[in-house]
Amino acid sequence: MTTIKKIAELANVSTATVSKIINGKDQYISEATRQKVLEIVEREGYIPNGVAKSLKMRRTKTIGIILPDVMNLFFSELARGAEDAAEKEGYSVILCNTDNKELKEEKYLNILHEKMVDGIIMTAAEGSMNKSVKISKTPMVLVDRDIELDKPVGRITVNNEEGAFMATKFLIEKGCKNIGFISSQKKNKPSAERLKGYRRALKENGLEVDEKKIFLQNFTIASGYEGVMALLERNKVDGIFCGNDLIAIGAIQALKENNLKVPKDVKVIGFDDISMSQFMDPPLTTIKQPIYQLGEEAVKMLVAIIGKKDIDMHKVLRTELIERGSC
Amino acid sequence: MTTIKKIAELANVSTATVSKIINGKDQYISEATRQKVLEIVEREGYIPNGVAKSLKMRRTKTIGIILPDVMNLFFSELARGAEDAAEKEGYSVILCNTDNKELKEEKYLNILHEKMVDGIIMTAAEGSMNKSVKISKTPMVLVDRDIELDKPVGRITVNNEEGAFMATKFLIEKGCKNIGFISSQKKNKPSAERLKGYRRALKENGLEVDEKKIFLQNFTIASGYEGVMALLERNKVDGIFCGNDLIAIGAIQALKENNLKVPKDVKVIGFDDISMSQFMDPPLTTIKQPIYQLGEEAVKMLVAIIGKKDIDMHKVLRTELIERGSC
DNA sequence: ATGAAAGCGCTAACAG
DNA sequence: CTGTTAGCGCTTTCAT
Repeated sequence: MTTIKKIAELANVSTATVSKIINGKDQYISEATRQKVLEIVEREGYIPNGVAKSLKMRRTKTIGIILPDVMNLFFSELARGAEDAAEKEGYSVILCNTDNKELKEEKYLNILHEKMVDGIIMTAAEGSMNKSVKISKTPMVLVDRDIELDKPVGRITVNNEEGAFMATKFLIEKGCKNIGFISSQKKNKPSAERLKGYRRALKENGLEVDEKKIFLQNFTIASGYEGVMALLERNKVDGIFCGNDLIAIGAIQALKENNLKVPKDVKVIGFDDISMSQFMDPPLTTIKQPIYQLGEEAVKMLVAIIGKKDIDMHKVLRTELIERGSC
Repeated sequence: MTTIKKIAELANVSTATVSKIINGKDQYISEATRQKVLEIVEREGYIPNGVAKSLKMRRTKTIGIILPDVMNLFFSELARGAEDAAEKEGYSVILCNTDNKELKEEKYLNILHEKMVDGIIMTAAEGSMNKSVKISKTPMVLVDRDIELDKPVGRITVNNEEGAFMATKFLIEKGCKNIGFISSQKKNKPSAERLKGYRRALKENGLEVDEKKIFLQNFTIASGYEGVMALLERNKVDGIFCGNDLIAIGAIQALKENNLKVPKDVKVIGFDDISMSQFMDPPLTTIKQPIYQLGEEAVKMLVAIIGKKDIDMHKVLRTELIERGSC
C-alpha cells in the first residue's frame, strides 16, 4: 500500500511536505518540489488513507441516517434527498434501517458513535425514548418525527395538522358527510397531529367526530386495507382521509373489493405524495410533503450544526394539496 | 472523551490490559481486574474509538453499496436486503447513488477507497468501463449487471434470458400474435439478455421478430409510456413484454389513455415484481426476481471474499412467473 | 497475570 | 521553503 511516507522517500522530501501538497496547503512550497511530488503521487496511484486522516483530524466526513425502512417509498425519497445533499457537502452516508424497533435504533446509534460519524439524521422509532439518543454528544437532526429530548437537536418537520385540516376540508367541500380517518397510532407524532387536523376540520364545519370512524394502526398498505374493512363493518362512509399514501393504496384496494367506486361512492385522500401515487388507479389526490427536500434540509441543518453555525434549530416545511382522481 | 488510556489510569492497569478485557481476550486476566475495569468502563460510559481501531486493524467493518438510485423500488429493495445481511455480519453500509453516471460512480469508488471500506457492492452504471473499478484491490461484487472486468470479482445475477423467454412465451400462450418489447438499451446487460429471450421465444414459436415492435430506452415509467405511444403509432400490438415493472406501469398508463383495455385488448407482462406491482390496476403479471435476496447474497459473497474463503464467484438466482391481472 | 513499547498513516506546530 | 517531531486511540508482541 502506498503511503505518504513512501511518496516522501521517493521524492526525497519529508512527509510534512507531501501532506501539505496533497492538501493544497502549498503556498510555501516551491513549484519544483510540488511538481515532483504530484508526479510521484500520480505514478504510484497514491490513495490517502482516510481512516488515519480521520483519527488525526477527529472527523470522518461521514454521517449516519437512521430510518424505519428504505423500502418504504417515503423513506427512500428522504434518504435520496439526504444522500444528494451530503454528497454536495462532502459527506458520505451510512444507512440504518430500524423497522421502528427501539432495540435496533439503539444498536445503530452505538455503532454510529463508535464509527465516529460527524452527525446523525434520524426518524425516531415510534415512541422512542432512547437512552443513547439522550446521552450522545454527536450532532443530530430529527426528521419527520419529533420526540421529546432534553438536549438541543435539530428538527425538520412539516405542518401536519394543517395538511390534515386541508385534506379533511377538501373532502367536506366535495360533499362528504361521513368521513373516516385511517392512520398510524397516536404515539407516532405525525399521525397524532393529522388526527388533530381531521378533528378540527370536522368540528369547524359542523360535522360530528365519530370515534367509530377512526381506525389507527400502521402506516402501511395492509393497515389501509384492514381499516376499510373495519370501517365498512360498522359505518357508512362516503369519504376517507388516509394518514399516508400507503394506507390510501390499501384502502382503495379494499373499497374496490367491496364494489365501491372511488371516487363516486367513496372519496379518498392520502398524505405524502410518494412517487407512485400518481400511477394508481384512480390517481391519488393527496397532501404533498416535500419529502426529498426534507432529507436535503436535514443534512444542511446537520452540517450547519457540525460547523457550529448559529442557526434556527427547527424548520417546518409546508404541505400542499395535489388534486388527482381519487376525490 | 473517554479513551482506553483514561480507563487504564482509573483502574491502575495498562492500556493493554483494558484492550484485552474490552475485546474479550481475557483468558489470562484475573477476575478481579476484569471486574474492576468493566465497572469503570460502564461508569465512564466508554465508547471505543472505531477509527483508531480500524487504523490499527486495517479493516473498517464497513462496506459500500453503489447503485443507480435508491428511490427506484428495485434498488431500495436490493439495498434493504444488503443492509440487513450486512448488519447480521457486523458491517455497516455506505450508500451511494450514481444515477447511472460513470462520473459519479468513479467519484464514489474513490471515496470508498479513501474511507478504506472492506468491500464494495455495485450495480455498475450502464456501459461502465471504469478505470477505478479495474484498478481497485478492494473486494467487490457486482449485482444485477455484469460488466467486463479483467480482475476477479464476485457476481450475482439472475437468469434474465430465461425469464424473458418465459414471459414472452406466456404472452404467446395467452394468444398474442403481435408482441412488442419495451426495455432499456442494449448496453444495459440485463436488458440485452431479456431482448435475447424475447427473440428466442418468438422464433421458437414460429412468430416473426419485427424490429419495429422493439422500443429500447430506459428502465423508467416514462419510457414505458413513450414506448407504447411509439409502438401504437406504427403497429398493432396485442401483447407487450416490458423489460421491467416500471416500464409496465408506464405502458399500462399509456394504453389506458388510448382507450385500450388491459388485458382484454393488450396483454402486458413486466419483470422484477417490485413491491408495488401487485397494487396496480390491473395487478401486474410479471417475472419475479428475488430482489431482496440478491442484496443479501451479494453481501454474503462479499464477506466470504473479504474473509478469503474459497467460494464460487458467480451465483445465478432464479426468476419465476407471477400471474396476476395484466395478462 | 500484567505491562512497555512499537506502530497503523496522517497532520500540524514549530524550528530552522 | 522544508523537515522534525509529537501524537490521534488502539492492538499486539514480547518481556517479566
